[in-house]
Amino acid sequence: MQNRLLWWHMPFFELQHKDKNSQARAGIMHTNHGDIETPVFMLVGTQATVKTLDQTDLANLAAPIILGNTYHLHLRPGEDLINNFGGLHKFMNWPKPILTDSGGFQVFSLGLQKNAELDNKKLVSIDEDGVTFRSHIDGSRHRFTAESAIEIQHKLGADIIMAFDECTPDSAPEKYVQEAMERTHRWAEQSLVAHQKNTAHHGYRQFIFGIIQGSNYQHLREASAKYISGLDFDGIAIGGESVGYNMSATKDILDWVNPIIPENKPHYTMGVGLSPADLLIAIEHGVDMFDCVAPTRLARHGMLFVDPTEDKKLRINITNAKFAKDLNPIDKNCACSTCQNYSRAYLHHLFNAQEMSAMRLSTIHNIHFMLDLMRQAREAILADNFTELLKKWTPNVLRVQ
RNA sequence: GUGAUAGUAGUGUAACAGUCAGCACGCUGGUUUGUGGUACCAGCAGUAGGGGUUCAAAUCCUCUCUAUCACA
Repeated sequence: MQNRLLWWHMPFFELQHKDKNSQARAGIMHTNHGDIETPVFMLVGTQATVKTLDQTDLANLAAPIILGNTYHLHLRPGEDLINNFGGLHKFMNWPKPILTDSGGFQVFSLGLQKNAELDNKKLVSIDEDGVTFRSHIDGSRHRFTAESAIEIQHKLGADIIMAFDECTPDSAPEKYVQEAMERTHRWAEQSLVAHQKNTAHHGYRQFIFGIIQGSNYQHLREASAKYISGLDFDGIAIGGESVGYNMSATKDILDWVNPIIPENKPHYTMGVGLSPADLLIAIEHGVDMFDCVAPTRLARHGMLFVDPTEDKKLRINITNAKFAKDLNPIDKNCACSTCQNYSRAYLHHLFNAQEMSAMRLSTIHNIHFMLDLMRQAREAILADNFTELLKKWTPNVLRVQ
């Protein structure tokens, strides 16, 4: 109990160091389920699991925090069931911090789907109060509002929850982007009001982040940064289709919003991390937290990250014929259990034979790779030589493959 | 040895004598962003061989080869 009281009065985020040659930062977040050192790459575990891995694997990888998804968990198995288990941590037997996404992104991603019509009705419709959508599982109708998205996240019990937002596609005209942004701002306030009714549903404090939108329009991004920063959020996220998808645009967006976001709150780019280099670029522009499905999804399809210093490649496709007889580990310098125990030829064979362990061993490697890179980045920031690390990963000639 | 049946990418199959011989697996690459747990995109590869009939043959005729079955 004393511990809990201690947590209560400790600041959520402490900025520990700023790199002298860039905007890179090192910090720490305190939650009831443990501390999270930043910069941090957060593993995506949409459906209460990091695909192909279990809690033993995650513990061995020293994963600091994982994500869950409000949309998916609401549809299946439902927040009430998880609530009855005492929350997501107990349900999935994960003792460390969890962040849940609010479901706002699904409004965007479902809306983009080609088969956006089901029974001649749109899969998603947005109004001022919320979003009505159809389940991708069984077509049943559901509705999220800012208040319900927060209530669901209270029941799920993540340490960090996200305000409900609308992520507009880059193709949306400026007028619509502005309307959606203003809607997101209203939903941000409503999310906060709903959250403040019950900030510790399971007996420990849940922190809440607001999300900046505004697509690729500088004045909208600045307005959104100002608005969201003015609210009583514990952290600030930067959302949008371009963020992560287009790193050049992402850099611009970060440079617009960075001077506006308070320094003493964690900065979170949602969806960044297709490539290890993208994480470093985001860090360079002042970001503390990221999440991305890419490292795990790429792993499941045989795309494995490698140290770029040797052959200027950031990843290899282990299913390529040239690896059939390659007895080297995926990456000579990698300390992950996959690289310590298995060869490229073996991984190649497992993929070729469509064995499930191919996915698991590859996922372990890619996750270790990302987490290790973040540990290196943190050390570099603390030593004021982050730009050296950045150079190694982002020389001009570096190609994705 | 005699007879019957059958030979279409590496494998399994589709195509009335009439589009550029289709499909699946396979193989070779590529893609992946607040998840797609086997996905998506592109490419490779074939009428057993030789003659003949026909405006036109995978398709009809004939020989050779091969396979399977039946009979000595």
